[in-house]
Amino acid sequence: MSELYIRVAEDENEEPMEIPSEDDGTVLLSSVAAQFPGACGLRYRNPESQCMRGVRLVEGVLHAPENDWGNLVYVVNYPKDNKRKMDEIDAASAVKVKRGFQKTSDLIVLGLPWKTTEQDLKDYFSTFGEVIMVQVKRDAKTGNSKGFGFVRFTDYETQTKVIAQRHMIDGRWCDCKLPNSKACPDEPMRSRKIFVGRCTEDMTTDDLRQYFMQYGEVTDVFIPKPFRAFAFVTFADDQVAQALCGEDLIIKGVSVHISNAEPKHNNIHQLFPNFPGGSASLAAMFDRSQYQFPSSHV
DNA sequence: GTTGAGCGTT
Repeated sequence: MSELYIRVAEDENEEPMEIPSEDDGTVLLSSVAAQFPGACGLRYRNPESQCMRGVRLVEGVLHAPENDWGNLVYVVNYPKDNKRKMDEIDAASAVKVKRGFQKTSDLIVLGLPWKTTEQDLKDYFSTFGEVIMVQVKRDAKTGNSKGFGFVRFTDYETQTKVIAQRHMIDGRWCDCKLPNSKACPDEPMRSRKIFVGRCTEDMTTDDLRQYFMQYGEVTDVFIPKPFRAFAFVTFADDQVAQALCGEDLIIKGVSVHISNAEPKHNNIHQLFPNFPGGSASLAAMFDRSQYQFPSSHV
């Protein structure tokens, strides 16, 4: 068989690219992957059955169906994760890389000695890294310290290090934490949290944790009670959560749908306009809760 | 002039 090219495209409707075959008429997967990074195989639409068919792949070598590639357009297969998902992961990493850092925030310093001044704080915390701001909170009338303050660093790494340990300041052990005003899980948690729709009542938090562990570290599983046929799973890594969005997964034989968990404070009343007991009780119920809904429900 | 596991006058 002489020099031959087969036509390969990412999608049936996209413009194909010609990929060279080998002397024996086969096509190397590596040739395909050279043009379509991440490709793991080819498929094509069988003209007779109109069904998609896989191209035989043996040890990196793609074999022509019926020993003839013909004039068909072959479509690239990507591993399990489809192409779109890989793009999303790449995009997510790119954003992270591009950002290159995480924003710092004020840290509350708890347990300060009454005598500790802002200068003391600045001197102490500067040993960890560049300090942007320090405050000691004082009673407005007396000027006495309230025993706590705030500090902000330039670098997120410094902040992480400072939070991780206790601090001996002027003879007392002090803690640095994210203040409550910043610790609300809205923004940072959103992208790590998925909404698991179509749950059945026999799915326990353990079931979900066990199942989702295969994708990455699970930091939280929340199943509303009473049973409402959905759950939330939070991963340590937001990329894992994002990669699962849009998927239909089989858990305990049931197809569940994964979507983004939306932040709280959404339009509950649009979801349940005629909730028994009136909208006030509904609002109270949800305001106390951790419930979050995907945008597709709103 | 006191206190101690706390959350920020602007």
